Amino acid sequence: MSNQFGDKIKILREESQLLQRQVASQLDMDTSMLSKIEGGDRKAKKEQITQFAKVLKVNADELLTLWLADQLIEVLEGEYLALKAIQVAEEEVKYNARKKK
Amino acid sequence: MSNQFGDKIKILREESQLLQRQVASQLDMDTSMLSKIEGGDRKAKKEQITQFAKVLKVNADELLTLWLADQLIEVLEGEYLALKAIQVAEEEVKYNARKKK
DNA sequence: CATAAATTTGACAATAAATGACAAGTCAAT
DNA sequence: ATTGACTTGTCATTTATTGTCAAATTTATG
Repeated sequence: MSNQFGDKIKILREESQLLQRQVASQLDMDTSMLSKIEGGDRKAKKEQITQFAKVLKVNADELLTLWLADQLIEVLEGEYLALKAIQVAEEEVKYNARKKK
Repeated sequence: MSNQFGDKIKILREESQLLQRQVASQLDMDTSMLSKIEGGDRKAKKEQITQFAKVLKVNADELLTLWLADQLIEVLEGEYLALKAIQVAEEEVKYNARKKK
């Protein structure tokens, strides 16, 4: 399954030379939870994204984008109509943006 | 909120001059549930899509596509990064398709 | 208008899914 | 063999989804 968010924070954490223990404590979670988030077994809650961004010194938008993309992929997992559906959805997103809905 | 699936089956039902009662009974649900599905308050379960297609004499893929698109939109509801996320997801879908994953 | 049929809405118990916490596990370095 | 870092499994609890029923509203028809 897709795990762009988890992969990303893991890489960022390693680049920052931080241990899971150190990151986890700042986000008030235990390391097993962080491990699962990195591994894609659990998903971070939305509020935690900002915290991750802060600790890992990266733009929150970038993480949020990956986090959202993961959920999209999850919906589409194994669907042969995935591409079609995504295109329909994209149309609507664009339409809604136009309408400032 | 987005409800392409519900809108579609409602239109198809009306074109077929069927009452909710008639469609609902064939799908083994009560009319209040069908009403909610048409109105986007509840979502049809995946297995029901085929049945809808049969009763409404329409291609199941078409309905499934709308149903999937609705779920994508739901994830993206209110997100200003929606478009970006959808593009990231689209890339991955295409990539996975290539890999015949 | 009156009333009957069709549809929508609200509330709620039942069911299912997600979550957090903890213990136990693996793995690598020393 | 011990330690530290990380992963995995389980399970009780919380949270979300579901179906059903009754009541309310809207729509069609005499």
